[in-house]
Amino acid sequence: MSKIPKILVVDDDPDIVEILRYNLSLGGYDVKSAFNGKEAIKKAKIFLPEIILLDVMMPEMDGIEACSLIKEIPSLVNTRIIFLSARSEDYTQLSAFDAGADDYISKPVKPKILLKKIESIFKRINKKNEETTVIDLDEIKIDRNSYLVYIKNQEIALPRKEFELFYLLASKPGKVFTRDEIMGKVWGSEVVVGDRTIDVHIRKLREKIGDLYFKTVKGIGYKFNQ
Amino acid sequence: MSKIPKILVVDDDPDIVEILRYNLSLGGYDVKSAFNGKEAIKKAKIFLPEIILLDVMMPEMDGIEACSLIKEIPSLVNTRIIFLSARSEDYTQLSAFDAGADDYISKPVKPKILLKKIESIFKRINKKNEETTVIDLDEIKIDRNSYLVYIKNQEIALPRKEFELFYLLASKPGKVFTRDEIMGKVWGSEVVVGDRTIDVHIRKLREKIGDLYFKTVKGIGYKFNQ
DNA sequence: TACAATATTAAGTAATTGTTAAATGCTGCA
DNA sequence: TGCAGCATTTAACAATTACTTAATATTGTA
Repeated sequence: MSKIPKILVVDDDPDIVEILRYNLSLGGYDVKSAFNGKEAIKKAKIFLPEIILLDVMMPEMDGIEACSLIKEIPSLVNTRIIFLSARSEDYTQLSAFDAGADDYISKPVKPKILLKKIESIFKRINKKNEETTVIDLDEIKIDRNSYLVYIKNQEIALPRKEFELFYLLASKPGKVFTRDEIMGKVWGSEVVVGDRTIDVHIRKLREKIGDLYFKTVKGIGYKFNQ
Repeated sequence: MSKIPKILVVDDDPDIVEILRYNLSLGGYDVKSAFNGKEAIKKAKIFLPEIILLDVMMPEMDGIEACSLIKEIPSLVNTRIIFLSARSEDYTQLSAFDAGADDYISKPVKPKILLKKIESIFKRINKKNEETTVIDLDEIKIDRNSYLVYIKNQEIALPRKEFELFYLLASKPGKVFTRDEIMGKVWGSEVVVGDRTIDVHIRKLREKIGDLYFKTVKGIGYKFNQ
């Protein structure tokens, strides 16, 4: 989580590579470069970057082909690919996304926009990682991929809100979550719902999961106890 | 601490300003307004609001620029800025947060949501001032995050007022807190309760935590001894 | 000792949470 | 499109817990 994000820059024009490398380095990223598709694949396998900036038009092997090949490499399935192109025609964009591109920037690349895009992609990546977690306690297992809960190996399906609430509380057993905290994390900061809504959901969880797991801390909020 | 919270509303549309002003006034806030970025900065310097509601799109100077400038004014470093915008695109949000925004509300603004956000920001402001979260003595640990007290590793849940009182006394073992001090910090300076209220809470603590920890200093107040 | 401050108790009042059922919202499917 | 079925929220009221008060007892100290 705390390691420096890695980016591979691929373009046949050394000037462009240099400009990108310079700006991304300033942005605090670990940058490496390649000058054609083949080289890109070779370096990507070793470097394992989180993001590849890939020029569409290159000699030997163009960006689209390279992208397709990269997407087939198991160790790089999670690598995001951003295409760079002077042309902004529909056709190119379409084939790019077909090939598995995650985003698209047209040249000339403005450093600010580039950094914003990169940043937002990393945000997305980190979010994904958070969302993919599985909570595994002794008797209870919560799998957010499948939205399933297992109590003593018994499978229980929960509606979304109940699941989110349960997941939040169980993410830190023993910690008391305030109502505000719960509201913000399960319902989002822009949603306004009545005061009893949380209670009702807690009630459902108590029914389905078991009464004694959920402790009320009056005046503060709720906590989950294993 | 007890003064009325101040909010500066900035929007080039007088109707919106009026709606916001109306709703915020109902919410008990001291509201002033400005109709563009320049005016906002001028008024903010004098008014010193805790929160500024800032429209992103304005003539003369847009919200993002105004925000950046405001954030550089020493007397306003602690002022929270909430952006208002019709657009909810990533790019706008990103620049807003880059400029130092603390939150973001998309138009049309629903009064309920607005008030809730404002309220939660004020809560955050007040909480920040308290800072320290865990008191860790030899036999006693008090965790404000989870609102739990541990005596010799035994977990004890306390009601809010008792917790706050205990937390205050234990924050400086050996120090004598006067009744006025206790009243001001646990109950707040605006609350008026009878003299015996503190005693009763001390009594509860003596019951739950242990008699000998709490020493009465007649004529002055109480202190906590480890 | 006297008396002002604190302790103790029980009971009253206030605030928060629990429960239920009904209303509303949402989604997929005929 | 409209309906069925579930998810979510609301609203009303009950129950519980927290907090305060008031009355009385006790304590510590000038």
